[in-house]
Amino acid sequence: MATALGEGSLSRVERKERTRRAILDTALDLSADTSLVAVSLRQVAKEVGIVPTAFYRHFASIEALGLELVDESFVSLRAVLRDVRRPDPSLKQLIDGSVDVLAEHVEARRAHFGFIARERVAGPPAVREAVRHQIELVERELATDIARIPGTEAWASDDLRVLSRLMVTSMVATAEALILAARPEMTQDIKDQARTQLRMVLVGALNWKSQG
Amino acid sequence: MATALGEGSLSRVERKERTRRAILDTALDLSADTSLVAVSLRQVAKEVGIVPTAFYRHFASIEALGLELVDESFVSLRAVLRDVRRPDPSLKQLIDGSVDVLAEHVEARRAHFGFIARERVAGPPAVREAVRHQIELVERELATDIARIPGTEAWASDDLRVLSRLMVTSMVATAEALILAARPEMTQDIKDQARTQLRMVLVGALNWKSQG
DNA sequence: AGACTGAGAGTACAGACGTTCACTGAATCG
DNA sequence: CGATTCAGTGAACGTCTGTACTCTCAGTCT
Repeated sequence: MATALGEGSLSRVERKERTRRAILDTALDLSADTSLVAVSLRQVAKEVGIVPTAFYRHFASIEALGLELVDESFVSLRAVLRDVRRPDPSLKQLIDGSVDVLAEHVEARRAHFGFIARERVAGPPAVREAVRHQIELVERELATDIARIPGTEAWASDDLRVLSRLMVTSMVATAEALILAARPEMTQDIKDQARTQLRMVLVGALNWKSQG
Repeated sequence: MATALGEGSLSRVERKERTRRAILDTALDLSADTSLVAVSLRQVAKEVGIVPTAFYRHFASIEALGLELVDESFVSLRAVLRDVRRPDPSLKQLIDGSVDVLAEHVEARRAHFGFIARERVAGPPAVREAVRHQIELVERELATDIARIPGTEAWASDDLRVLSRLMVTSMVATAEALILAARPEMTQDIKDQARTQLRMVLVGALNWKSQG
């Protein structure tokens, strides 16, 4: 069974997984310049250091690879929701915290957030579809999170959906701005603006019921 | 000078302009499937019905063509602001009106709004840059519009920018949703949601000063 | 130890790509 | 009317694309 492996050498499955990861990472990297639709199988193969045909041992097509990247990227996005909901749900400090959490995750998984923003509107059809579906799920997830916050129990579910949609939209927009930010000082500006934006939205939402 | 032209025939400049338009329209149409980066010069030429090399008589590259499309598209976007600001600036009916105006313009210039949404994040570098710059200008334009509304005179200019940015972001998101909407009944839903969203944001903004 | 499996190599092909160049012929100009 | 201009033609180029095949040979299983 397990032949003792030399320290530098890897088992067959490990080697395969290693190449697979390299392909995924390379494709993610190359797509950052424009979109996954502009990435060719041969480009990826060359960058990874394998022959073009070897690509097929791992993925049936660039599009299939893209669907995998969608899953990975949304793990990163959901992690934001998870970390936001971790601390006590006091609304005051939740705002500042949320923006920081988002910024940290964007910093750590820059490529994933960029991928979502791009491929949502300009990816291969199947990938675009997958991203949109995932975003809808995230919107729902956020809606149930909000519903758990004291003071929002009586909200209409439609209003809840509108609010969570608005928050996800501006969350993606903020992530996009953070990715684009060249210098660290800009990052601080964007975070401040995002905080103000989020406060405005929540002030609106809290005064919402009285509107009718 | 002007030789009498047969009814069906056109002058030389008219012919050239006609081809030029066909190229622009075709490129806009083809890019709708993914992004302008995935559109080739030869594809466009074939669709228009000219030989590939004739393309160069009109544009130096697909990228240059794209910059032209950016200008055209933002004429369509600015038209929304113009039509929104036309009626009296009473805040109540401004909300309902704005969403309708946006929906009408998106319906009429579907391709332009889609182009902006896509190429902003996934176009050729120069095109992306141009779109972003134009969006920033539109944000500023909207900010000065808002500043003219009674009751917002005392706002900090930073807050004004944050609000207008938020509004443009959700405006683009709404346009995107409207374009994607397959059936007309969905359009009504999206418009309702956009109205609620806009109201929420404005309720927030109006109660903003008291926050400090 | 011998058989088997499968990731990757290598070769090959047909088609699409951007770009070059010399050309044609109808509209325009003097 | 003769000279000029220029949008569109057509052939040719070198490069890149996805995909089909056969082959190799190290890691694995029995």
